[in-house]
Amino acid sequence: MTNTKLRIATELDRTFAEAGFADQGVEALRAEADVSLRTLYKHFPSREAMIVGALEHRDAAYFEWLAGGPKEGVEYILHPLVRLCDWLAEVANTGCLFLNAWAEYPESKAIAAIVTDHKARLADEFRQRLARVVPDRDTADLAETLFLLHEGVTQAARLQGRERATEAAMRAARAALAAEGIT
Amino acid sequence: MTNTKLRIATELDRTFAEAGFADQGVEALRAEADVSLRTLYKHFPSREAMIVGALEHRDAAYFEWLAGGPKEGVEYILHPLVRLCDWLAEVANTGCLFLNAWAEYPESKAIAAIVTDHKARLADEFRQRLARVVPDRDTADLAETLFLLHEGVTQAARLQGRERATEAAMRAARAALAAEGIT
DNA sequence: AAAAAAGTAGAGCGATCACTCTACCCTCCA
DNA sequence: TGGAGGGTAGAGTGATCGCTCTACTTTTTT
Repeated sequence: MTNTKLRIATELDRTFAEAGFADQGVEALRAEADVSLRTLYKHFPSREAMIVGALEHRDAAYFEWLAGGPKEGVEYILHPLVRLCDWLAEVANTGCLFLNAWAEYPESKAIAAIVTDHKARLADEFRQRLARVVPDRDTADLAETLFLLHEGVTQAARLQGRERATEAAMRAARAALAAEGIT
Repeated sequence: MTNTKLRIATELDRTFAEAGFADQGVEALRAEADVSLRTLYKHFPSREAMIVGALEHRDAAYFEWLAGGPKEGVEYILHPLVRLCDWLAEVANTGCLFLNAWAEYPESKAIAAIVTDHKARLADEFRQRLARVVPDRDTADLAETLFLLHEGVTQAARLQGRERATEAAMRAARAALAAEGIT
């Protein structure tokens, strides 16, 4: 990916998150990215490609955001949730870009594919972390619960305020682990 | 509300939920509602009014959906969550119409107003139910958790499948109540 | 029976849409 | 030195957009 393409993708991600997909035309996207229309279309040859490009950028940015952190125990398991709360505080609190895109363009196969793939890998993240910390147990249900809290706090933070929502999510997540005796 | 207006609002709600806000023009909405363009504009004088009308219809339909149910105990508290799971199975599993609308039109005050109002009343529903069953306790945190599960399952059901998501949500909700000794 | 209200069909309007194209400018580097 | 690659500016195109309007019919009210 060239510098220019990456720069455009970053701006597409940001501007779709901030202003939505519905009432931003290509000219508005061009202005936000601060490039010529020709260059924009060279890298993203249609409006749908711009949306897909923004989602691909967000996918990479989010998994990079999850990297690092504690290496074992409960904190290792909960790290993705903690980082989501960080994201809501430090990056943006505008709901889930993937789910919003999917809701707006339910007929687009390209969008559906990247959304379901991203979320499947995210759900796997919880499964794998649980499997590593408590390999001798069936933690499928717990992984489901943590994923559900991840999705819930993303939305609730917009509505109830970030702090209230993130505290509730972390409290519920720790309680769910404690109830299974995972410490 | 006249019969015609109600019928149009019902179709607007359904079609926005199914096909999103972004790529449905007024002509498509008209066709779904099966009325003339003039009649559509008579009841909803702008596209934004059609969106607001759909949200108002959904708001009324959802609170009506929550009516009734057990009168006491844990089942009374959890009734809205149970009914949400019913909704996902029987009505539609297309995410939250309110959050989708808000994400697409973050600049619209009319849309923001109805979305925040709807969600505030929904959060209150959990608070009031908890206050009635355990009036001598501070259940603010629990209410927050239940609301978060409500929002989470709405999204997760689209991604992980309705059954897995609803089971995880009910399990987590019952565990949260049990952890506080509410039975 | 007459009048008013509420509906249908669909042409038409100006604005805006996604997208293309021409013409030109830098900056490398062989 | 000159040519290729990647960029800018912005006019232009046909399609579609949200919305209005005329002309007419059906239903309801008085």
